[in-house]
Amino acid sequence: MKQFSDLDPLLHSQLRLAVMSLLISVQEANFVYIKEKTGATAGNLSVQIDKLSAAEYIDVKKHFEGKKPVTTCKITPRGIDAFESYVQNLQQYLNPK
Amino acid sequence: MKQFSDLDPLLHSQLRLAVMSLLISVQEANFVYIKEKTGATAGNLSVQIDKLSAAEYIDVKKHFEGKKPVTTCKITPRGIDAFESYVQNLQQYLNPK
DNA sequence: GGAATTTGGTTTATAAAATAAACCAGTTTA
DNA sequence: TAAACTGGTTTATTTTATAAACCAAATTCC
Repeated sequence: MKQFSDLDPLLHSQLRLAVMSLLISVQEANFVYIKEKTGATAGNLSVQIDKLSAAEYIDVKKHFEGKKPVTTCKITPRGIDAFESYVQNLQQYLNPK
Repeated sequence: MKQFSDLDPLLHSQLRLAVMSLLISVQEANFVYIKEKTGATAGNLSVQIDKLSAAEYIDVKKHFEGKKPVTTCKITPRGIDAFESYVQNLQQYLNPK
């Protein structure tokens, strides 16, 4: 009789959801690319990437390309699971009976 | 190049979305019913209903039934529009290309 | 060659939200 | 008649999101 499943609060955030949405369909993406695609400010993105990383929804690696620092993000299996069940749960809200 | 539409922050909240989801498929519903269906606390629900009402996404009426106060909520046309475009926009996040 | 700008971020401060706790007026129950 | 319950609202606290400030290194401009 309970009809609304809880939505993972980590994913129920516009920017974090956008990041996960990008990462789910791509092997990996770097900070600048994600920033452009999402339209986020660098500061906000940095914080949200940290949170996704802390939850191990994504894997973050930093290296240099020539002289420039590059931050690369990749979704983890755990992240894929979380995203998929978030989408699943959200359907109850979007297509009410 | 930007691919994510902004999500109406008023609707991008678990409880408010649940309330709207309930109201969209029903003519009207009262406070107690919504509280039970959503599992929210009364305080939280009261606050969130106020916000939806302030945005004129819902219409709130209070009356007495016998000796008991009853708060009735009904979605407005504006609320229906908002809900529908929220759902629309959200699809970009859920079904990434 | 030195000041100003850009790149690729991080850290910190502020604003906004969600949630919980306390409260209230009236009613019913023991 | 005191205690508990109903149907909420208000206020306080915690959590989040966002913005602003900052940093180091590299590049560009005069």
